[in-house]
Amino acid sequence: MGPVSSHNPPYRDEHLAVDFDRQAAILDDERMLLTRKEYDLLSLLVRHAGEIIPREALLMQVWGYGGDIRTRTLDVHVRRLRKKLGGYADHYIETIFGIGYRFQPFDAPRYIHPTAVGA
Amino acid sequence: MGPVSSHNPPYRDEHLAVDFDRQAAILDDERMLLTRKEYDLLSLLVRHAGEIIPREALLMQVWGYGGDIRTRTLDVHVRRLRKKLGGYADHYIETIFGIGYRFQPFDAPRYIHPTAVGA
DNA sequence: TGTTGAATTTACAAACATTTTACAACTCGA
DNA sequence: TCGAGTTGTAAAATGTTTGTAAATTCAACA
Repeated sequence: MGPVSSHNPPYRDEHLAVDFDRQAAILDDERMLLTRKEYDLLSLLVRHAGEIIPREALLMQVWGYGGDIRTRTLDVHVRRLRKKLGGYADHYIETIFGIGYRFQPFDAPRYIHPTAVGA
Repeated sequence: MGPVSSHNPPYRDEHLAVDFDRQAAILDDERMLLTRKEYDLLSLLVRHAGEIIPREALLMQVWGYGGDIRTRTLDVHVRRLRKKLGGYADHYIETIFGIGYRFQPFDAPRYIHPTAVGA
């Protein structure tokens, strides 16, 4: 009956789930209220979980910006997205300095920065 | 066997019931006095409870409007419908900004993931 | 440690969408 | 035809989203 074909297998981990067909993201069983751009951004990052996506690629795919555009729009949207991801924000969305961003699944192995190690 | 077969199973939840065969809606045991358009709109939304229905789809199915028509008629009817739904209005009829509207059952399950959890 | 370029954060306004009110046009039975 | 109820539209009010500027914080490196 349901002709609602599921072309895109949903993403799911310990805390976050993204249903690409319904264009919905659920964080700890609570639906996230994302704006279009926020969803587009999260969606793209999640589809490429674990991969680093350069700024230019994000600006190209989410905003359609080509060439060398100088804008902070991407950063601001990443911030808005992080805010809605609550405490898991920095866990999920990594900043790759000088390159772009990367979405990491909840249980992805983390790189321990030498400077962050104490004792 | 009654010739008046019931092809459409009625909708029912804590406060609202819709009998598609009789084209009647009952809110807290009180029959709603809906106009044709109001009923058509509510009916369509309820039949697709939980799903987001784009403006274009509503304008197409309830009004027969095709293409890209710019009108606020839909919004006004949603308002009239909400008014008659009383206090449950915003609970039942959600506005999906930039997309359309969605009817949510009273006990709206926050989200049901495609793959059943547990068991 | 100071310099430099990048990212973050805040605030704001422009763009865009919905809600609300009011009213005119239409429908349909008495 | 009349009139009550229904429907569509315009326009203002309200609300939301988005992009940008500017100040601040951060990271890399000589």
